[in-house]
Amino acid sequence: MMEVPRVRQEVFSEYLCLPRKPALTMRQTFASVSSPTSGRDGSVAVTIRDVAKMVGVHVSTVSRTFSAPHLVNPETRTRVLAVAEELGYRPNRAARALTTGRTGNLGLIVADISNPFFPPLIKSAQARARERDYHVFVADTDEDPRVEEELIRTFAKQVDGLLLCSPRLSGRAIDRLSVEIPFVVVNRLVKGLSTVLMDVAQGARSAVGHLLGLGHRRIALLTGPSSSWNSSAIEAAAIEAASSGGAELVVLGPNPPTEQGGELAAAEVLRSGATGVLAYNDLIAIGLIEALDELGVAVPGQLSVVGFDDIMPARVISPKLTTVAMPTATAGRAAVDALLHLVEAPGTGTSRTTLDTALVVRASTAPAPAAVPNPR
Amino acid sequence: MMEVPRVRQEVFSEYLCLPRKPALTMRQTFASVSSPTSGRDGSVAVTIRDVAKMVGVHVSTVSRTFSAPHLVNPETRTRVLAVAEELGYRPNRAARALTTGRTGNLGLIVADISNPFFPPLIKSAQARARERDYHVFVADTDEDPRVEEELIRTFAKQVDGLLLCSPRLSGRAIDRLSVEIPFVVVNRLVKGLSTVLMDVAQGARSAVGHLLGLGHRRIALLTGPSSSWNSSAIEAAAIEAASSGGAELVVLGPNPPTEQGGELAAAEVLRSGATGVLAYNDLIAIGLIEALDELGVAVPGQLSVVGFDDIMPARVISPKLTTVAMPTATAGRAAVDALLHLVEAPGTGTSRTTLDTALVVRASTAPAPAAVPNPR
DNA sequence: TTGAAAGCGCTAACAC
DNA sequence: GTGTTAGCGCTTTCAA
Repeated sequence: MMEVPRVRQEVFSEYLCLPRKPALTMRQTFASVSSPTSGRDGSVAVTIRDVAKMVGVHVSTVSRTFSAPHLVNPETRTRVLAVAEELGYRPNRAARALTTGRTGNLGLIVADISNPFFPPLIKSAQARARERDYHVFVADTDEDPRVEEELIRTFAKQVDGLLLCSPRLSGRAIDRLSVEIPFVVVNRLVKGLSTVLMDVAQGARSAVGHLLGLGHRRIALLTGPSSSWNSSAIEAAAIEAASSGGAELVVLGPNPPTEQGGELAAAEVLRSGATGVLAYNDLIAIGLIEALDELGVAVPGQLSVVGFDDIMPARVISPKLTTVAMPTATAGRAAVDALLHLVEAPGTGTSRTTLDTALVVRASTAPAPAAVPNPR
Repeated sequence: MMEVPRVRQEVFSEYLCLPRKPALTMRQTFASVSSPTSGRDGSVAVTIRDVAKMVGVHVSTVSRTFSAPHLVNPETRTRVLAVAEELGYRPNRAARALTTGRTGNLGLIVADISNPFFPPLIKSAQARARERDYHVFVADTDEDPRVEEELIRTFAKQVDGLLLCSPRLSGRAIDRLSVEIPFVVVNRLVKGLSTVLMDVAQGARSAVGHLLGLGHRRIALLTGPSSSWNSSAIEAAAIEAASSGGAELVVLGPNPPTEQGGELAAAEVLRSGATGVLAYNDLIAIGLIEALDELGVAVPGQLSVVGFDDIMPARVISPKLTTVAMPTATAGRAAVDALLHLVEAPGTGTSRTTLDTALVVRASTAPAPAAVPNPR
């Protein structure tokens, strides 16, 4: 990321003179015992009380109009709604949360928003939640377990449930935190909790099978963070698939799940003498390909590379990356559904969802070369 | 995005038997007039009252320990803190918000999380906010102005301020909404509101200048959404720069700010007879390059392409993309600072920050060919 | 169907 | 320095 530090900043104090928040005109039918409360910014906050007064009903009637409309006379309801509309009344969710214990919000915590793997998941989760009248707040942990724990704690009181995507926390920590708020874990199996998994083991088997089919007999696996459950699952499946196919699997890692992680691993990959590489994710695969390019090693001529995720740059890089596609959008929806089940019908059991993955063969894999690539 | 629809789902009802939330052991020193309230999920919610009782002080003392520690006797404070720790007490932010009018949260609304342009901005905003003891909640509008407005409204009561990134709302709508909550607008100039801009006009001039220097005399501009302020700014600057350089600028658009937008525009670009193209963003530029590749048009041999943003895939695509780098991370920090100024010192004036952009020349631009590219 | 009243967890004057 | 008291805006019994 190129950053340009020069900054021009001007502060316009002339705006000091302008009343930024024009007062809202309000008519009140009844004697105004209390004037509408004024918010922190000087704007007028319309409360349930203002509406009640104006309509000439009790606050509880107004409340019901919004939280249990069927319990209120259609005519009254109409009047309340009209006045509410006119006044621009919107229920204060924080206040509602205080009494009901429900906020109508869900939290979504991801390891790294800038990993293109996550955005489709985030989008689909938000869309599904909106359909079910919830909002999703997203936060990023920077791959730091401590930030992750702090975020969970902060979210705990402000959302009804939490989606934990690719958590880096220990299983123990997750168990401990799970008593504070219901949550669904994505990309990690935690006993006793609802989970949404993508079948990376199957993906790893396909990928290794693909390389075996191309004649590769020595395959390097670039693992991800040691705290990544998916990484372990991939490793186990890849080892199994390689050995049952009569090939050697060299495990190299852990690596940061980033382009840089792939770049840094390039030398070791070459040293390993492998002719095929399976990377924990596309970012690593892409970094590796770039580094190999610099080193003058031909992909797939000398070395075949397979990634995981099928992020956009994987289709764009040259050679186009062979990779295991992950059903991220489906996972986002499934995770929201699982979470809302937990939230709306607590105690009725946890669920486990496993989504299939699929190998997408592109141009970064080819038959193994006769000789191993030049290690220098 | 490849989606795999097959799903295996199992519900584990045996967990029904397990007490998912072990009751927290609590000792209470005083007669327990009220037992600790039980949360929606059956877990024990520790409130300020429980702590007060256990320490043997009034709730307000406990409250002060957290919100104004200097006003409380160090010894008392220590005891309160110890008990709070022991009980696992954490202040309920929703309740605090109700009295103070402050939530400690900021909202960040972006047009499209899956556009790689945004994540660095989001990350830096979150980091800066965390430094200043705020949390950032992110939401995505799907480029839909109605969703944007709804999100602003929802956020309004739950955050202290809002960062609007690349809003698609009309200026009028923004003005109207700005009375409900303080906000800072990024990538758009709105009079009377605090803004953080990236100097895209300067970027456009550099880009056009670069193409002119390579001998291009007919340049196509692929604009973005018509509601994008940046797009208009780029257009104006590009037109000016081209005409003052004695070249023709063909404006083609509006285009969706996506890869597909670029793909769809390819035919028109070829028809325009331009030898150089400036795209509203890298996604469009990348889509265009891919489509041109399919059509057998050489980039940069027959057509030079320049993008905006410098997202990761721009460095990865072949040919590597010449593009205008945007200071997204700096913008995120600056926007948070501007917003917190508004939030913490309301009425002290709005600010405008303009950040410089920089042309990064890579391999997608070259001297103009002698003849125009074959239009068929 | 509606009103009255209590209270969610916390803060903020104001007393003491 | 600490206790008292009165709410913040809303929901939710319970009566009427």
